[in-house]
Amino acid sequence: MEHAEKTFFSCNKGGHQICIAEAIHVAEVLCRQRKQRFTNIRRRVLQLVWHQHKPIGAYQVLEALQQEGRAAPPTVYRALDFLQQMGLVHRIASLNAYVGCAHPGIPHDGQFLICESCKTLAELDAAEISNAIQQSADRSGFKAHRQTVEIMGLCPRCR
Amino acid sequence: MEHAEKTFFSCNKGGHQICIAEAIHVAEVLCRQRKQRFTNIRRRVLQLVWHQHKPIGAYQVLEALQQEGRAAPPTVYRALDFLQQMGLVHRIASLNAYVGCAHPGIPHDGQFLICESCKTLAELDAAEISNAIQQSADRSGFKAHRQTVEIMGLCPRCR
DNA sequence: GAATAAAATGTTATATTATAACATTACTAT
DNA sequence: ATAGTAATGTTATAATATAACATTTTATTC
Repeated sequence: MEHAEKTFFSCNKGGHQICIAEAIHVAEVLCRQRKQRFTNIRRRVLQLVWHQHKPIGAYQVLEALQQEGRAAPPTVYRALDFLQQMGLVHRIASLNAYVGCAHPGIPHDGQFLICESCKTLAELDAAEISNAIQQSADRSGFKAHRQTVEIMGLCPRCR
Repeated sequence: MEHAEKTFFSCNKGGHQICIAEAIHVAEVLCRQRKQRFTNIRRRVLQLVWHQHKPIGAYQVLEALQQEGRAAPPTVYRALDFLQQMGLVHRIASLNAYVGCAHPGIPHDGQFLICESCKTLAELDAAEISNAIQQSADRSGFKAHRQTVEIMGLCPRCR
């Protein structure tokens, strides 16, 4: 949970297709539990987001959808909004882009390590960081609800 | 440095005009030291950014400039880019907006407490947070260069 | 299983944020 | 004074995101 090596280095169980398949499976289970509809568009967008371990822009998703038929921006943004609300994708504010959530189902903000060279992203959920933030905020009398933590640098492969 | 109450509560030395005046003065000194030109446009944009302790959008700055004469987007973005490079303003990624830097001259990323109610922003520069981030990144074999930390919640006045 | 309500998607237009490219002006330094 | 550099002006357009309303699909109730 605290380490991101496996995310940077390889898809653990033998191939990236498995990442996608797992993400879809988890999404199906979660949506069923919550009585939300995991429609074709939502499934397809989630697959596209998981296509790489890199953030993908909404208009890149749109382009991919347009290869397969008609599509317009609202379609993509609606699907992305839904997936975000379900905790299945994160939006990366500093990139205006989206990435599959590494720990779906558990509501959390996440912290992101983003490689400036290969653009690969790894999600952390480090209590160390969120505690430091909570404590600093508290000390200022600020009630923290949500945190954006995006860390740019070089991943283990590129450094 | 670690506490943000004063930023949330009041402009310490008797009035917000002083915040602006101080920011301009520091900017002048810094630019002179670094042999950079602190032109009228740059000065005016910095004043506008400091007009409130709230992030301001580039197009809000533009509107203000247009009250005073002709102006187009590149003018604003160039000035904001310059001010960022000089460490005089920060860009808040999650808001697409800009805010005056509380500790100009010292290169730093800063951490931002943003009130969801009154939109006021306070800058922290908490070693506690940046250390936690550095350590977590290190543990993942990631070489951190830059960090975006934006914390949404309620400020002391609004909570 | 038809009627209705609710949710999702389609469609068109437009808002918002940001940059590219090239012309002009202003400042700096010999 | 003059060349060189930096800054700004200007026009157009790229990139990201949403509003508003029509249509279709799904779920629910009778």
